[in-house]
Amino acid sequence: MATKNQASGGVSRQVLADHVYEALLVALMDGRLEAGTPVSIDGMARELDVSPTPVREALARLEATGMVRRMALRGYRVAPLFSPEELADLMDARLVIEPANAFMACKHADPQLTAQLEQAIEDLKAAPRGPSFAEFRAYWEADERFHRLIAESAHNQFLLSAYNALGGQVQRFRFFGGLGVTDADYAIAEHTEILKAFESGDPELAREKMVEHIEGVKQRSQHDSEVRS
Amino acid sequence: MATKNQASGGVSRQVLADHVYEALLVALMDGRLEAGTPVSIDGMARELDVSPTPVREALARLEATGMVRRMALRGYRVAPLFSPEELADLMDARLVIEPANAFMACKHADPQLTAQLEQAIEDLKAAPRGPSFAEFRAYWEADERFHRLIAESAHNQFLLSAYNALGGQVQRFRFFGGLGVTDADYAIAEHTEILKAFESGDPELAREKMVEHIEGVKQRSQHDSEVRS
DNA sequence: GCAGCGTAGATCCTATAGGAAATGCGATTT
DNA sequence: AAATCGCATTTCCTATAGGATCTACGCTGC
Repeated sequence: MATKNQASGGVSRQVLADHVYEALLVALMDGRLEAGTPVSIDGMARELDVSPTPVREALARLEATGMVRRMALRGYRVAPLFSPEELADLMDARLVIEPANAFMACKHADPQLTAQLEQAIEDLKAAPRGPSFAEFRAYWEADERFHRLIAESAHNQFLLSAYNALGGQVQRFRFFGGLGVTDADYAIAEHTEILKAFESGDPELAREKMVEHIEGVKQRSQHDSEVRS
Repeated sequence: MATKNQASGGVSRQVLADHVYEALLVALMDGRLEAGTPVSIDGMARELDVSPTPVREALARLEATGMVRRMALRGYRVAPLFSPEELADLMDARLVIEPANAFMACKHADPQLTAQLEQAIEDLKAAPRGPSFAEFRAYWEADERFHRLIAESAHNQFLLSAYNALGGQVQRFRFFGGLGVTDADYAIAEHTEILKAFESGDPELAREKMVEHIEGVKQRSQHDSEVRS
């Protein structure tokens, strides 16, 4: 058969558990798996037409991201949505990590990085902002890309791990669901300020602008929480 | 062989994957699993006298901690030991997260917390400091407990996740292997300074003392790296 | 002697089977 | 009527089997 095994090189054969992991992630972000609902191993295996073994492995990995919770002998369930207080805590944690990322990344800034950051801002401007999943997915992707670029450019694998551990990007994505993007104009302006700091090569300014940005996000998310409730 | 398990009590019904996880963790910290060596799923299953399924699940969880790395279709292998540069990066990341933890935890400080911190320092003083695993395990446990208490007392689940994501405690433990504890006196003094800041209820001072402590750890670990090589 | 090939073994990955516990539901009892 | 008990179904968990791929090693041929 040789269906698609490394014919083009680099595309190593995929493991079923990876597919299951991706499918679960999309289902979570899409809202098909609502917060609190149990995720049956056998049931998910039937639904995806695979055996329970890969599902079990995918869920074990997902648990580390905080998207699902596991209770021994009682299975997995989708983690509950954040309360406004937890959302504030998330922003406080981002306020600890991301300004440090910006400071360090700015010290390594080069034209390629600033170009990529600028591209992310442009994509942010161009993205639609509707309330449905398909609409704000592009917006979310550009926003996430901006912050991740900075986190990766700090060149510190541990800070990157810490950034990933927040899982804030995905959770925030879930939060958007049914609400849509409400702070695009502010976010674009603040991202641009951060980019300018990078272009001027001023790490302290980059840190400062990142603080201002996340504090803005925190305030606006609190406001959105009130609107939602 | 089907009759050897759960002969004890039967009250503590645990999942096999949890036992496998613990066994792997101990083996890693103990040095029985050296850096770089492959961890065969089937082989580990034979060694622990279980089926490969729980081993697979335990390894999927371990992968998230960074202790093992996975390559699709090629199995798991023990993550390499840190280079001095990576160790410095780890300390830089701790310098970002742990002072913030100390600041926030100090704002919630109560007599119970300070008592527990003091106990951790006392245990640190009492622990043996030899080069073998069994000897410095108690030292490591008391040190880890001190920092974890502060991380948990910050009352921010995301900062706690970030702290856990560093995996620094376990990795540092591995680093001690064959070297022993060399900086106990400094660490005890610095921990005491942090405790005093907590007792005086001065969050800014707590942050400052934590910075001094981790900078001290960073410098001394760099020195140890040179000795080791 | 050295390169190429083929077989055997090991390993990973997935599927299937079956035991044990938990959940749901209906009948019985107080 | 409410609570409790028992049974059936679901679900989790572990073991086992088998296919596919990679590695090791010996053999043949030049």
